[in-house]
Amino acid sequence: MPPPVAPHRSDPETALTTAARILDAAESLFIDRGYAATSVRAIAERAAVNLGAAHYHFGSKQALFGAVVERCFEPIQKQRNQALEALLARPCSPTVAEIIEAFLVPLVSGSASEASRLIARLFGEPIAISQPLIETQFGPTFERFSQAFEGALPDVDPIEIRWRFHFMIGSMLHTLTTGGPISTPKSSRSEAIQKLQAFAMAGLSASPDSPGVQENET
Amino acid sequence: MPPPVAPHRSDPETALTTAARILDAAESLFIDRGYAATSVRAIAERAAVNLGAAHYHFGSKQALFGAVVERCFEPIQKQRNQALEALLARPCSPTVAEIIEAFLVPLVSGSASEASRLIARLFGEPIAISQPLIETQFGPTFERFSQAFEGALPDVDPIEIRWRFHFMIGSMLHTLTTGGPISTPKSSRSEAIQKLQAFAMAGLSASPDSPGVQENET
DNA sequence: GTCTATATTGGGATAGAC
DNA sequence: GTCTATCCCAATATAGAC
Repeated sequence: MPPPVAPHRSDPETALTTAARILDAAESLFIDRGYAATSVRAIAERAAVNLGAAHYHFGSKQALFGAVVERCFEPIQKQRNQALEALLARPCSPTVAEIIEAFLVPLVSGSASEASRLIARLFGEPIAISQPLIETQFGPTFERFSQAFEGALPDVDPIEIRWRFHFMIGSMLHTLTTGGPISTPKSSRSEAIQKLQAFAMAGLSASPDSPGVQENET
Repeated sequence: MPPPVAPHRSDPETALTTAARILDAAESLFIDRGYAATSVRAIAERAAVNLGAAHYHFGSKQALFGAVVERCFEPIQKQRNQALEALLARPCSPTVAEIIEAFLVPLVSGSASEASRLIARLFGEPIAISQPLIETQFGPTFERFSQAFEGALPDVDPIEIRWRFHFMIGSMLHTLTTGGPISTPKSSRSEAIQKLQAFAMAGLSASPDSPGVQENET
């Protein structure tokens, strides 16, 4: 599948609108430093616009952050939901592996590389900043995919499915922020996603009464 | 097992040393707001000590953060390593489930509840702040447990094992920061850890050539 | 060892010129 | 719609009194 959605983030040569330049600069700084450690002044400086322009266009630092997050989430969530709908439209019901793939692949396609790192940052921000954005931008997709997993895993309790999906998201976020395990040769993003697919596939499909703890030896 | 190590964090009634009060206050604020959004002023205020005292005792904000992180990590890492050594000292080699348990259980014992949330925060901080602390406080334990998993999973490539362990850590951190999946009834910390044990058990033990992606239907 | 006072810098936000 | 200049506040850090 070719990367169908990737409208923003042009090369620095082309002159962009002031608002777009601010968004680009804010995105890279928020990714590197997080919300609190990034100043609007630094954003304006990197965007080569005046400080006042940033406040004129977005009103406040928090609103600017929200706009950046929204711009990053939108194409990824769109791809995810489209891929899921394509799976559900087929005569046969999708497998767990296919649902996982629909969720993860948009992270490595098109311009998603930087965007997904911002998403990972967002989840690490203090609740006051992250919670409303996560619920708005991520909540519906989380629920949609959870229900798809329910169809593929009829033997697993729906609550348990959401927990396992949550664990998979944690693995994904940690991989996006750190790139991979410490003291391990670097891998490409898509290699990491492939490994994560296999890991999450096993975890999500685990039998409901898996003991997990109390046995001693085989 | 009773909680063997939990030396710090007393009730607010008892008068503590100034340094300990600063550490307590810093810990709770760093957990709630993260590093950048927490001011030394706010820490001093909550600790009911003077601003100057904080700088006298710890020198800088970053050094104070390091001291807080170290104090939180130390008992947890100690418990983890002791539990692992106990497993390895037995005649029979430990199972994957037992190694996972040795790694996760210290998060829910004794005073670890708050400490583990700080650990989760640490991994979300910008690299400049988090990396040295993570490598020092966490690196050796990561490697020790990775090698234990190698013994329990002789058919899985050591690099692959580190990736899967890394994914499990991501699930753990995400659970510590968010508490659980969105729009799901609240669970206790130990319930969440139990669910995580089962999930990670399946993911770590997955057969090496698990397809994960390309099949269509059973 | 702890506090007062302050130096210095940088933050977000805004009013008003252009 | 964009920029200049500025307000006001909060930040880290330190020098020196006690």
